[in-house]
Amino acid sequence: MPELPEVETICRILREGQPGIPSLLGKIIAGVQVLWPRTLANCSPDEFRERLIGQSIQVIDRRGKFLLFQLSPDTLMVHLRMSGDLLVEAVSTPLALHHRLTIDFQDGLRLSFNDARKFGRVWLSADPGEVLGSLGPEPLDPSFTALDLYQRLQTSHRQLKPLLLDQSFLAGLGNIYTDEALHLAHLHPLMPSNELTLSQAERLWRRIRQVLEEGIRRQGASIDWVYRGGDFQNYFRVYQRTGEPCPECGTPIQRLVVGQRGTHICPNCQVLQR
DNA sequence: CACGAGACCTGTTCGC
DNA sequence: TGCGAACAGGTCTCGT
Repeated sequence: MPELPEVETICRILREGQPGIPSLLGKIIAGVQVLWPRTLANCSPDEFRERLIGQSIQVIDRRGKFLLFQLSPDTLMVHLRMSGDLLVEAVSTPLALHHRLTIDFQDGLRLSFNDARKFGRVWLSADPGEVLGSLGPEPLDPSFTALDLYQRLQTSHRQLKPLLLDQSFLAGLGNIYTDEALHLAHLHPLMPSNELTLSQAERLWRRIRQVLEEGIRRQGASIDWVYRGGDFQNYFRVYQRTGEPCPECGTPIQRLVVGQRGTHICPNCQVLQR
């Protein structure tokens, strides 16, 4: 479930609370259970537990697809990868099958990291830059302009889609939102990035932001068993719509493979030049 | 440097 | 019904 809009949705829920679920801000960590040790990317279960207990949550934020919990001296960083999820539940709730890590608070609530595929990772560090340092710009940050995108595209010869998925190029896009943005911008995923004109780059910039904002507004996309309550999956234009008509021209959507990822395009709206 | 394949994992869906 | 293949929102590493 985790691209920028889904991570942002979880971030807001944990920070601001939800009906029946309080905000986690200010909560003091009283206990930690590491159920799948490889979840911890940069420390041992013992070190993780000892450092975490007693710290409290000061700030909850997002950077790219990372969730950030700023604690007393340390920062806890969570990447959900393909199937990860974060849940707030009572300490008394039985551990679900795919729980990999639980953090108990003094008030009887716990934060549980559930991850069927075990790809998700958690970092604990006093210096978040160690983990986040190589991330590219935030696409929704006001300081990220269309000209910035154009200039970055010019510096690479790579195909558009793999480049947009590269988190050091731009932080937060994944397979769904990249396909959707490229379709909205009428750009082919295999187009060399340095061949985009300024006006094509501006179009892409606007469409990336549009699709991410819509995803956030709809609280993300919920597919299969990974569910969070968002409904953006009902508004996909091309993603997982192979054979269905393009919403703009009616041409059947095609599926191709680009950089080992399923990729969905309208062959009429997204044409590779020459 | 750019790209492809393989690895890491489990669960669901599809095709025969 | 059963069984294997294909596929899934991500990213890292290795070889060419």
